[in-house]
Amino acid sequence: MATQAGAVAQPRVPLSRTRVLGAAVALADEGGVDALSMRRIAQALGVVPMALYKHVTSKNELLDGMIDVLVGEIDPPAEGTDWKSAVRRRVLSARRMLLRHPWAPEVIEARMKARATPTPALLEYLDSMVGIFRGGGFPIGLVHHALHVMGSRLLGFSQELFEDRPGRAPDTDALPAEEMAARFPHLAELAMAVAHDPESVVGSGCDDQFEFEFALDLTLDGLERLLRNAS
Amino acid sequence: MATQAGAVAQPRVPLSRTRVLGAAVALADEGGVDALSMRRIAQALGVVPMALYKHVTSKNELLDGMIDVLVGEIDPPAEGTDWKSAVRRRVLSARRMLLRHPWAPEVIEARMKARATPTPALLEYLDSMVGIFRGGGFPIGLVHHALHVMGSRLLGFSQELFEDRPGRAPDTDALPAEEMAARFPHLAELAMAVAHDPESVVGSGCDDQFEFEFALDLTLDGLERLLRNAS
DNA sequence: TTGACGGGTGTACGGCGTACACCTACCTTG
DNA sequence: CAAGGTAGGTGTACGCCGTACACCCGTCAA
Repeated sequence: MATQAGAVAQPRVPLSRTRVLGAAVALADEGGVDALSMRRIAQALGVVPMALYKHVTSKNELLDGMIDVLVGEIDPPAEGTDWKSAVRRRVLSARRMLLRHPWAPEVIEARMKARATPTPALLEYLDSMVGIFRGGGFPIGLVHHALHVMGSRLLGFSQELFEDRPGRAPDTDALPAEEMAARFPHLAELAMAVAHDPESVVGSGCDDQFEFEFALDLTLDGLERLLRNAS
Repeated sequence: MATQAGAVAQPRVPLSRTRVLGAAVALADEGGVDALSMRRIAQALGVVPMALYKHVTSKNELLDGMIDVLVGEIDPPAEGTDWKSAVRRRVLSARRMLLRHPWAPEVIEARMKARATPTPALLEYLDSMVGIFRGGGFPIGLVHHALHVMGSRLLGFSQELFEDRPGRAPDTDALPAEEMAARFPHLAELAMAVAHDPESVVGSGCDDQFEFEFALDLTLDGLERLLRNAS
Protein backbone atom coordinates (compact mmCIF):
# COMPACT_ATOMS: atom_id res chain seq x y z
CA MET A 1 0.00 0.00 0.00
CA ALA A 2 2.75 2.34 0.87
CA THR A 3 4.48 1.58 -2.40
CA GLN A 4 1.47 1.22 -4.63
CA ALA A 5 2.14 3.58 -7.51
CA GLY A 6 4.34 1.70 -9.90
CA ALA A 7 7.09 1.13 -7.40
CA VAL A 8 7.81 -2.45 -8.33
CA ALA A 9 8.78 -3.32 -4.79
CA GLN A 10 12.44 -3.38 -5.65
CA PRO A 11 14.98 -4.20 -2.98
CA ARG A 12 14.56 -0.52 -2.17
CA VAL A 13 17.89 1.23 -2.47
CA PRO A 14 18.73 2.54 0.94
CA LEU A 15 19.22 6.26 1.43
CA SER A 16 22.72 7.56 1.88
CA ARG A 17 24.39 10.91 2.19
CA THR A 18 25.65 10.54 -1.35
CA ARG A 19 22.18 9.83 -2.68
CA VAL A 20 20.71 12.76 -0.77
CA LEU A 21 23.38 15.14 -2.06
CA GLY A 22 22.93 13.81 -5.58
CA ALA A 23 19.20 14.39 -5.49
CA ALA A 24 19.72 17.86 -4.07
CA VAL A 25 22.22 18.82 -6.78
CA ALA A 26 19.92 17.47 -9.47
CA LEU A 27 16.99 19.42 -8.09
CA ALA A 28 19.01 22.62 -7.92
CA ASP A 29 20.29 22.06 -11.44
CA GLU A 30 16.83 21.96 -12.86
CA GLY A 31 14.99 24.44 -10.71
CA GLY A 32 17.56 26.69 -9.15
CA VAL A 33 18.31 26.93 -5.50
CA ASP A 34 14.91 28.37 -4.73
CA ALA A 35 13.34 25.12 -5.80
CA LEU A 36 15.39 23.30 -3.22
CA SER A 37 13.52 22.31 -0.11
CA MET A 38 13.98 19.40 2.22
CA ARG A 39 10.44 18.36 1.44
CA ARG A 40 11.07 18.32 -2.30
CA ILE A 41 14.34 16.43 -2.00
CA ALA A 42 12.57 13.85 0.10
CA GLN A 43 9.78 13.58 -2.42
CA ALA A 44 12.27 13.07 -5.25
CA LEU A 45 13.76 10.22 -3.27
CA GLY A 46 10.39 8.72 -2.41
CA VAL A 47 10.90 9.27 1.25
CA VAL A 48 9.51 11.34 4.06
CA PRO A 49 11.24 14.72 4.75
CA MET A 50 12.59 13.81 8.15
CA ALA A 51 14.36 10.77 6.71
CA LEU A 52 16.95 13.12 5.21
CA TYR A 53 18.03 14.22 8.64
CA LYS A 54 19.54 10.81 9.29
CA HIS A 55 22.12 11.64 6.59
CA VAL A 56 22.58 15.39 6.82
CA THR A 57 22.28 17.32 10.02
CA SER A 58 20.56 20.40 8.61
CA LYS A 59 19.81 22.16 5.39
CA ASN A 60 22.90 24.30 5.79
CA GLU A 61 25.08 21.30 6.18
CA LEU A 62 23.43 19.81 3.12
CA LEU A 63 24.33 22.91 1.15
CA ASP A 64 27.90 22.53 2.34
CA GLY A 65 27.88 18.98 1.10
CA MET A 66 26.59 20.13 -2.27
CA ILE A 67 29.45 22.61 -2.53
CA ASP A 68 31.92 19.83 -1.93
CA VAL A 69 30.30 17.75 -4.65
CA LEU A 70 30.78 20.63 -7.07
CA VAL A 71 34.36 21.33 -6.06
CA GLY A 72 35.02 17.66 -6.71
CA GLU A 73 34.02 18.23 -10.32
CA ILE A 74 36.84 20.71 -10.94
CA ASP A 75 39.81 19.22 -12.76
CA PRO A 76 42.92 18.60 -10.68
CA PRO A 77 45.80 21.01 -11.36
CA ALA A 78 47.74 20.36 -14.54
CA GLU A 79 51.30 19.20 -14.08
CA GLY A 80 54.32 20.45 -15.94
CA THR A 81 53.17 23.80 -17.19
CA ASP A 82 53.89 27.36 -16.23
CA TRP A 83 51.84 28.91 -13.47
CA LYS A 84 49.88 31.08 -15.86
CA SER A 85 48.38 28.36 -17.97
CA ALA A 86 47.95 26.12 -14.95
CA VAL A 87 45.85 28.79 -13.25
CA ARG A 88 44.05 29.56 -16.48
CA ARG A 89 43.12 25.94 -17.14
CA ARG A 90 41.95 25.31 -13.64
CA VAL A 91 39.85 28.44 -13.53
CA LEU A 92 38.28 27.57 -16.85
CA SER A 93 37.56 24.10 -15.55
CA ALA A 94 35.87 25.64 -12.54
CA ARG A 95 33.89 27.80 -14.87
CA ARG A 96 32.72 24.81 -16.86
CA MET A 97 31.50 23.30 -13.62
CA LEU A 98 29.67 26.50 -12.78
CA LEU A 99 27.94 26.50 -16.12
CA ARG A 100 26.60 23.07 -15.32
CA HIS A 101 25.43 24.29 -11.92
CA PRO A 102 24.44 27.95 -12.27
CA TRP A 103 23.17 28.08 -8.71
CA ALA A 104 26.62 27.40 -7.29
CA PRO A 105 27.88 30.98 -6.84
CA GLU A 106 24.82 31.86 -4.81
CA VAL A 107 25.27 28.90 -2.51
CA ILE A 108 29.00 29.34 -2.14
CA GLU A 109 28.70 33.03 -1.43
CA ALA A 110 25.95 32.48 1.10
CA ARG A 111 28.09 29.94 2.91
CA MET A 112 31.08 32.29 2.91
CA LYS A 113 28.99 35.03 4.37
CA ALA A 114 27.62 32.90 7.14
CA ARG A 115 30.58 30.88 8.34
CA ALA A 116 34.15 31.69 9.21
CA THR A 117 35.82 29.02 7.08
CA PRO A 118 35.02 27.57 3.68
CA THR A 119 34.26 23.90 3.38
CA PRO A 120 37.25 21.55 3.50
CA ALA A 121 37.03 20.74 -0.21
CA LEU A 122 37.11 24.43 -1.02
CA LEU A 123 40.08 24.92 1.25
CA GLU A 124 41.89 22.17 -0.56
CA TYR A 125 41.11 23.73 -3.91
CA LEU A 126 42.40 27.10 -2.76
CA ASP A 127 45.45 25.54 -1.20
CA SER A 128 46.43 23.95 -4.46
CA MET A 129 45.81 27.24 -6.26
CA VAL A 130 48.19 28.98 -3.90
CA GLY A 131 50.59 26.14 -4.57
CA ILE A 132 50.49 26.87 -8.30
CA PHE A 133 51.36 30.52 -7.74
CA ARG A 134 54.15 29.63 -5.36
CA GLY A 135 55.51 27.08 -7.80
CA GLY A 136 55.52 29.81 -10.44
CA GLY A 137 57.86 31.89 -8.34
CA PHE A 138 55.41 34.29 -6.76
CA PRO A 139 56.65 35.66 -3.44
CA ILE A 140 54.10 34.88 -0.76
CA GLY A 141 53.01 38.50 -0.43
CA LEU A 142 52.26 38.71 -4.10
CA VAL A 143 50.26 35.51 -3.90
CA HIS A 144 48.18 37.22 -1.29
CA HIS A 145 47.50 40.15 -3.59
CA ALA A 146 46.84 37.78 -6.46
CA LEU A 147 44.09 36.04 -4.52
CA HIS A 148 42.44 39.35 -3.80
CA VAL A 149 42.76 40.49 -7.38
CA MET A 150 41.28 37.32 -8.77
CA GLY A 151 38.61 37.19 -6.14
CA SER A 152 35.85 34.78 -6.93
CA ARG A 153 37.17 34.54 -10.48
CA LEU A 154 39.40 31.94 -8.87
CA LEU A 155 36.38 29.74 -8.76
CA GLY A 156 35.18 30.59 -12.24
CA PHE A 157 32.56 33.09 -11.14
CA SER A 158 32.05 35.47 -13.97
CA GLN A 159 30.81 37.91 -11.34
CA GLU A 160 29.18 40.09 -13.88
CA LEU A 161 26.27 42.33 -13.38
CA PHE A 162 24.62 41.40 -16.64
CA GLU A 163 24.67 37.80 -17.40
CA ASP A 164 22.50 36.10 -19.90
CA ARG A 165 20.64 33.81 -17.67
CA PRO A 166 18.02 31.79 -19.43
CA GLY A 167 14.61 31.63 -17.87
CA ARG A 168 14.52 34.92 -16.09
CA ALA A 169 11.30 36.74 -15.55
CA PRO A 170 10.58 38.94 -18.56
CA ASP A 171 10.19 42.03 -16.45
CA THR A 172 6.61 43.09 -16.79
CA ASP A 173 7.25 46.75 -16.17
CA ALA A 174 10.08 47.06 -18.68
CA LEU A 175 10.15 50.37 -20.46
CA PRO A 176 9.67 50.55 -24.21
CA ALA A 177 12.90 50.60 -26.16
CA GLU A 178 12.67 54.25 -27.20
CA GLU A 179 12.22 55.47 -23.68
CA MET A 180 15.13 53.32 -22.59
CA ALA A 181 17.28 54.87 -25.28
CA ALA A 182 16.27 58.35 -24.22
CA ARG A 183 16.91 57.83 -20.53
CA PHE A 184 20.07 55.76 -20.87
CA PRO A 185 21.77 57.00 -24.04
CA HIS A 186 25.15 55.44 -23.32
CA LEU A 187 23.69 52.05 -22.57
CA ALA A 188 21.62 52.31 -25.73
CA GLU A 189 24.72 53.02 -27.77
CA LEU A 190 26.42 50.07 -26.14
CA ALA A 191 23.50 47.78 -26.81
CA MET A 192 23.47 48.86 -30.44
CA ALA A 193 27.16 48.27 -30.87
CA VAL A 194 27.03 44.86 -29.27
CA ALA A 195 24.01 43.85 -31.28
CA HIS A 196 25.70 44.80 -34.55
CA ASP A 197 29.06 43.33 -33.74
CA PRO A 198 29.50 40.50 -36.25
CA GLU A 199 31.44 38.51 -33.68
CA SER A 200 28.58 38.38 -31.31
CA VAL A 201 26.14 35.56 -30.99
CA VAL A 202 22.68 36.51 -32.12
CA GLY A 203 20.24 36.72 -29.26
CA SER A 204 22.75 36.57 -26.49
CA GLY A 205 24.21 39.90 -27.53
CA CYS A 206 27.67 39.02 -26.37
CA ASP A 207 29.81 35.97 -25.97
CA ASP A 208 30.08 35.35 -22.26
CA GLN A 209 32.82 32.81 -22.62
CA PHE A 210 34.92 35.18 -24.66
CA GLU A 211 34.39 37.98 -22.19
CA PHE A 212 35.23 35.77 -19.26
CA GLU A 213 38.52 34.73 -20.83
CA PHE A 214 39.23 38.30 -21.85
CA ALA A 215 38.86 39.48 -18.27
CA LEU A 216 40.76 36.50 -16.92
CA ASP A 217 43.68 37.11 -19.25
CA LEU A 218 43.77 40.81 -18.50
CA THR A 219 44.02 39.90 -14.84
CA LEU A 220 46.65 37.24 -15.36
CA ASP A 221 48.70 39.57 -17.53
CA GLY A 222 48.57 42.19 -14.81
CA LEU A 223 49.79 39.66 -12.28
CA GLU A 224 52.56 38.55 -14.60
CA ARG A 225 53.75 42.12 -14.88
CA LEU A 226 53.76 42.44 -11.13
CA LEU A 227 55.74 39.24 -10.84
CA ARG A 228 58.35 40.49 -13.29
CA ASN A 229 58.71 43.75 -11.42
CA ALA A 230 59.01 41.95 -8.12
CA SER A 231 61.77 39.56 -9.17
CA MET B 1 -6.05 50.35 24.19
CA ALA B 2 -4.51 49.63 20.89
CA THR B 3 -1.75 52.12 21.59
CA GLN B 4 -1.32 51.50 25.27
CA ALA B 5 2.40 50.86 25.64
CA GLY B 6 4.05 54.23 25.84
CA ALA B 7 2.84 55.41 22.47
CA VAL B 8 1.92 58.92 23.48
CA ALA B 9 -0.87 59.04 20.94
CA GLN B 10 1.08 61.33 18.66
CA PRO B 11 -0.48 62.51 15.42
CA ARG B 12 0.64 59.09 14.17
CA VAL B 13 2.97 59.55 11.23
CA PRO B 14 1.32 57.93 8.27
CA LEU B 15 3.09 55.11 6.51
CA SER B 16 4.68 55.78 3.16
CA ARG B 17 6.82 53.92 0.70
CA THR B 18 9.80 55.93 1.86
CA ARG B 19 9.21 55.07 5.49
CA VAL B 20 8.76 51.40 4.66
CA LEU B 21 11.97 51.30 2.63
CA GLY B 22 13.81 53.16 5.35
CA ALA B 23 12.73 50.69 8.00
CA ALA B 24 13.65 47.80 5.74
CA VAL B 25 17.13 49.16 5.06
CA ALA B 26 17.67 49.82 8.76
CA LEU B 27 16.59 46.32 9.64
CA ALA B 28 18.86 44.79 7.03
CA ASP B 29 21.74 46.96 8.20
CA GLU B 30 21.55 45.64 11.68
CA GLY B 31 20.52 42.05 11.15
CA GLY B 32 21.44 41.14 7.60
CA VAL B 33 19.02 40.29 4.90
CA ASP B 34 17.97 37.09 6.64
CA ALA B 35 16.52 39.15 9.43
CA LEU B 36 14.31 40.94 6.96
CA SER B 37 10.72 39.79 6.96
CA MET B 38 7.56 41.66 6.17
CA ARG B 39 6.35 40.86 9.64
CA ARG B 40 9.43 42.33 11.26
CA ILE B 41 9.38 45.47 9.16
CA ALA B 42 5.77 45.97 10.10
CA GLN B 43 6.57 45.46 13.74
CA ALA B 44 9.35 48.03 13.58
CA LEU B 45 6.87 50.49 12.17
CA GLY B 46 4.21 49.62 14.74
CA VAL B 47 1.87 48.38 12.11
CA VAL B 48 0.29 45.15 10.97
CA PRO B 49 2.16 43.21 8.26
CA MET B 50 -0.46 43.62 5.57
CA ALA B 51 -0.31 47.38 5.90
CA LEU B 52 3.01 47.33 4.07
CA TYR B 53 1.34 46.00 0.98
CA LYS B 54 -0.43 49.31 0.48
CA HIS B 55 2.99 50.82 -0.25
CA VAL B 56 4.98 48.03 -1.85
CA THR B 57 3.43 45.36 -4.00
CA SER B 58 5.52 42.44 -2.80
CA LYS B 59 8.66 41.61 -0.94
CA ASN B 60 10.59 41.42 -4.19
CA GLU B 61 9.48 44.85 -5.19
CA LEU B 62 10.46 46.07 -1.75
CA LEU B 63 13.95 44.66 -2.26
CA ASP B 64 14.11 46.52 -5.57
CA GLY B 65 13.18 49.69 -3.78
CA MET B 66 15.90 49.10 -1.23
CA ILE B 67 18.44 48.72 -4.02
CA ASP B 68 17.40 52.06 -5.43
CA VAL B 69 17.80 53.66 -2.03
CA LEU B 70 21.36 52.36 -1.90
CA VAL B 71 22.25 53.40 -5.42
CA GLY B 72 21.05 56.86 -4.47
CA GLU B 73 23.76 56.96 -1.83
CA ILE B 74 26.55 56.66 -4.39
CA ASP B 75 28.24 59.97 -5.22
CA PRO B 76 27.43 61.49 -8.60
CA PRO B 77 30.25 61.30 -11.15
CA ALA B 78 33.05 63.81 -10.65
CA GLU B 79 33.34 66.45 -13.33
CA GLY B 80 36.52 67.63 -14.97
CA THR B 81 38.86 64.72 -14.36
CA ASP B 82 40.25 62.00 -16.56
CA TRP B 83 38.20 58.84 -16.99
CA LYS B 84 40.48 56.81 -14.80
CA SER B 85 40.16 58.81 -11.63
CA ALA B 86 36.48 59.46 -12.32
CA VAL B 87 35.82 55.72 -12.47
CA ARG B 88 38.07 55.13 -9.52
CA ARG B 89 36.36 57.69 -7.33
CA ARG B 90 32.90 56.53 -8.19
CA VAL B 91 33.71 52.90 -7.59
CA LEU B 92 35.26 53.75 -4.25
CA SER B 93 32.15 55.74 -3.39
CA ALA B 94 30.05 52.71 -4.24
CA ARG B 95 32.28 50.64 -2.06
CA ARG B 96 31.83 53.00 0.86
CA MET B 97 28.09 52.60 0.44
CA LEU B 98 28.48 48.83 0.41
CA LEU B 99 30.44 48.91 3.63
CA ARG B 100 27.51 50.68 5.23
CA HIS B 101 25.13 48.07 3.85
CA PRO B 102 26.98 44.77 3.71
CA TRP B 103 23.86 42.91 2.63
CA ALA B 104 23.64 44.85 -0.63
CA PRO B 105 25.62 42.55 -2.92
CA GLU B 106 23.44 39.63 -1.98
CA VAL B 107 20.26 41.51 -2.73
CA ILE B 108 21.53 43.03 -5.96
CA GLU B 109 22.83 39.73 -7.23
CA ALA B 110 19.62 37.96 -6.37
CA ARG B 111 17.64 40.57 -8.25
CA MET B 112 19.94 40.27 -11.27
CA LYS B 113 19.53 36.55 -11.30
CA ALA B 114 15.78 36.69 -11.18
CA ARG B 115 14.82 39.51 -13.52
CA ALA B 116 15.86 40.50 -17.00
CA THR B 117 16.69 44.15 -16.27
CA PRO B 118 18.26 45.88 -13.31
CA THR B 119 16.29 48.49 -11.45
CA PRO B 120 16.04 51.93 -13.09
CA ALA B 121 18.39 53.54 -10.59
CA LEU B 122 20.98 50.89 -11.31
CA LEU B 123 20.55 51.41 -15.03
CA GLU B 124 21.15 55.09 -14.58
CA TYR B 125 24.28 54.43 -12.56
CA LEU B 126 25.64 52.11 -15.21
CA ASP B 127 24.69 54.47 -17.97
CA SER B 128 26.71 57.24 -16.41
CA MET B 129 29.62 54.85 -15.90
CA VAL B 130 29.57 54.00 -19.58
CA GLY B 131 29.45 57.74 -20.21
CA ILE B 132 32.65 58.21 -18.26
CA PHE B 133 34.47 55.61 -20.32
CA ARG B 134 33.16 57.07 -23.56
CA GLY B 135 34.18 60.54 -22.48
CA GLY B 136 37.65 59.19 -21.80
CA GLY B 137 37.96 58.15 -25.41
CA PHE B 138 37.15 54.47 -25.14
CA PRO B 139 35.75 53.04 -28.37
CA ILE B 140 32.37 51.52 -27.68
CA GLY B 141 33.62 47.97 -28.12
CA LEU B 142 36.31 48.48 -25.54
CA VAL B 143 33.75 49.90 -23.15
CA HIS B 144 31.90 46.66 -23.53
CA HIS B 145 34.97 44.67 -22.61
CA ALA B 146 35.69 47.07 -19.78
CA LEU B 147 32.31 46.42 -18.22
CA HIS B 148 32.90 42.70 -18.37
CA VAL B 149 36.37 43.05 -16.93
CA MET B 150 35.24 45.19 -14.06
CA GLY B 151 32.18 43.07 -13.44
CA SER B 152 30.55 43.78 -10.15
CA ARG B 153 33.61 45.74 -9.09
CA LEU B 154 31.81 48.51 -10.94
CA LEU B 155 29.48 48.60 -8.00
CA GLY B 156 32.18 48.30 -5.40
CA PHE B 157 31.70 44.60 -4.74
CA SER B 158 34.93 43.24 -3.53
CA GLN B 159 33.62 39.85 -4.63
CA GLU B 160 36.19 38.04 -2.68
CA LEU B 161 36.04 34.59 -1.36
CA PHE B 162 37.49 35.48 1.99
CA GLU B 163 36.18 38.60 3.46
CA ASP B 164 36.40 39.55 7.04
CA ARG B 165 32.82 39.74 7.94
CA PRO B 166 32.17 40.48 11.56
CA GLY B 167 29.70 38.33 13.38
CA ARG B 168 30.02 35.14 11.45
CA ALA B 169 29.41 31.82 13.08
CA PRO B 170 32.64 30.62 14.72
CA ASP B 171 32.50 27.32 12.85
CA THR B 172 32.03 24.67 15.49
CA ASP B 173 33.76 21.95 13.54
CA ALA B 174 36.87 23.98 12.72
CA LEU B 175 40.01 21.91 12.66
CA PRO B 176 42.83 22.64 15.08
CA ALA B 177 45.51 24.89 13.65
CA GLU B 178 48.14 22.18 13.33
CA GLU B 179 45.92 19.92 11.33
CA MET B 180 44.97 22.84 9.13
CA ALA B 181 48.63 23.54 8.52
CA ALA B 182 49.29 19.92 7.66
CA ARG B 183 46.40 19.56 5.25
CA PHE B 184 46.70 22.96 3.62
CA PRO B 185 50.38 23.83 3.72
CA HIS B 186 50.22 26.63 1.18
CA LEU B 187 47.33 28.32 2.90
CA ALA B 188 49.17 27.99 6.18
CA GLU B 189 52.22 29.67 4.72
CA LEU B 190 50.02 32.42 3.38
CA ALA B 191 48.27 32.90 6.70
CA MET B 192 51.64 33.11 8.43
CA ALA B 193 52.96 35.68 6.01
CA VAL B 194 49.87 37.81 6.23
CA ALA B 195 49.81 37.63 10.00
CA HIS B 196 53.43 38.78 10.24
CA ASP B 197 53.19 41.50 7.65
CA PRO B 198 53.72 44.70 9.62
CA GLU B 199 51.35 46.51 7.27
CA SER B 200 48.45 44.34 8.17
CA VAL B 201 45.83 45.13 10.72
CA VAL B 202 45.92 42.87 13.70
CA GLY B 203 43.01 40.49 13.81
CA SER B 204 41.79 41.18 10.36
CA GLY B 205 44.90 39.68 8.86
CA CYS B 206 44.76 41.88 5.82
CA ASP B 207 43.62 45.32 4.87
CA ASP B 208 40.55 44.85 2.74
CA GLN B 209 40.46 48.43 1.62
CA PHE B 210 44.05 48.27 0.44
CA GLU B 211 43.44 45.02 -1.38
CA PHE B 212 40.32 46.36 -3.03
CA GLU B 213 42.16 49.39 -4.35
CA PHE B 214 45.10 47.24 -5.38
CA ALA B 215 42.84 45.05 -7.49
CA LEU B 216 40.89 48.01 -8.81
CA ASP B 217 44.06 49.75 -9.93
CA LEU B 218 45.46 46.65 -11.52
CA THR B 219 42.25 46.40 -13.50
CA LEU B 220 42.19 50.07 -14.44
CA ASP B 221 45.83 49.92 -15.50
CA GLY B 222 45.06 46.97 -17.71
CA LEU B 223 42.22 48.88 -19.31
CA GLU B 224 44.41 51.91 -19.81
CA ARG B 225 46.94 49.79 -21.64
CA LEU B 226 44.23 48.41 -23.86
CA LEU B 227 43.02 51.92 -24.58
CA ARG B 228 46.50 53.03 -25.61
CA ASN B 229 46.90 50.06 -27.91
CA ALA B 230 43.51 50.67 -29.47
CA SER B 231 44.05 54.30 -30.27
C1' DT C 1 -25.92 63.73 2.99
C1' DT C 2 -23.81 60.48 0.47
C1' DG C 3 -20.67 57.69 -1.43
C1' DA C 4 -16.11 56.67 -3.18
C1' DC C 5 -11.68 55.69 -1.87
C1' DG C 6 -7.01 55.52 0.34
C1' DG C 7 -4.97 53.12 3.91
C1' DG C 8 -4.73 50.23 8.14
C1' DT C 9 -6.69 45.53 10.07
C1' DG C 10 -7.79 40.48 10.80
C1' DT C 11 -8.01 36.06 9.37
C1' DA C 12 -6.42 32.33 6.88
C1' DC C 13 -3.68 29.34 3.72
C1' DG C 14 0.03 26.82 2.03
C1' DG C 15 4.96 26.23 2.37
C1' DC C 16 9.14 26.13 4.92
C1' DG C 17 12.95 23.91 8.40
C1' DT C 18 13.17 20.82 11.96
C1' DA C 19 12.40 19.00 17.15
C1' DC C 20 10.78 14.92 19.10
C1' DA C 21 8.67 10.61 19.83
C1' DC C 22 8.03 6.45 17.61
C1' DC C 23 8.42 2.03 15.19
C1' DT C 24 10.87 -1.66 12.97
C1' DA C 25 14.38 -4.48 10.80
C1' DC C 26 18.75 -5.88 11.57
C1' DC C 27 23.18 -7.22 14.03
C1' DT C 28 25.77 -8.42 18.05
C1' DT C 29 26.50 -10.94 21.97
C1' DG C 30 25.61 -14.51 25.45
C1' DC D 1 18.35 -19.27 19.87
C1' DA D 2 16.86 -15.18 22.87
C1' DA D 3 17.86 -10.36 24.25
C1' DG D 4 18.65 -5.98 23.32
C1' DG D 5 21.03 -2.24 21.08
C1' DT D 6 21.14 0.54 17.09
C1' DA D 7 20.64 2.60 12.44
C1' DG D 8 17.34 4.35 9.61
C1' DG D 9 12.63 5.53 8.02
C1' DT D 10 7.93 7.62 9.86
C1' DG D 11 4.35 10.89 11.78
C1' DT D 12 3.03 14.68 14.14
C1' DA D 13 3.53 19.23 15.44
C1' DC D 14 5.46 24.01 16.07
C1' DG D 15 6.66 28.46 14.75
C1' DC D 16 8.12 31.10 11.03
C1' DC D 17 7.36 32.92 6.32
C1' DG D 18 4.82 35.69 2.16
C1' DT D 19 0.53 37.18 0.90
C1' DA D 20 -4.73 36.66 -0.85
C1' DC D 21 -8.95 38.45 0.55
C1' DA D 22 -12.57 40.53 3.06
C1' DC D 23 -13.27 44.15 6.09
C1' DC D 24 -13.61 48.73 8.22
C1' DC D 25 -12.97 53.55 9.03
C1' DG D 26 -11.69 58.50 8.24
C1' DT D 27 -11.47 62.00 4.75
C1' DC D 28 -13.05 64.56 1.15
C1' DA D 29 -15.87 65.66 -3.31
C1' DA D 30 -20.23 66.23 -5.17
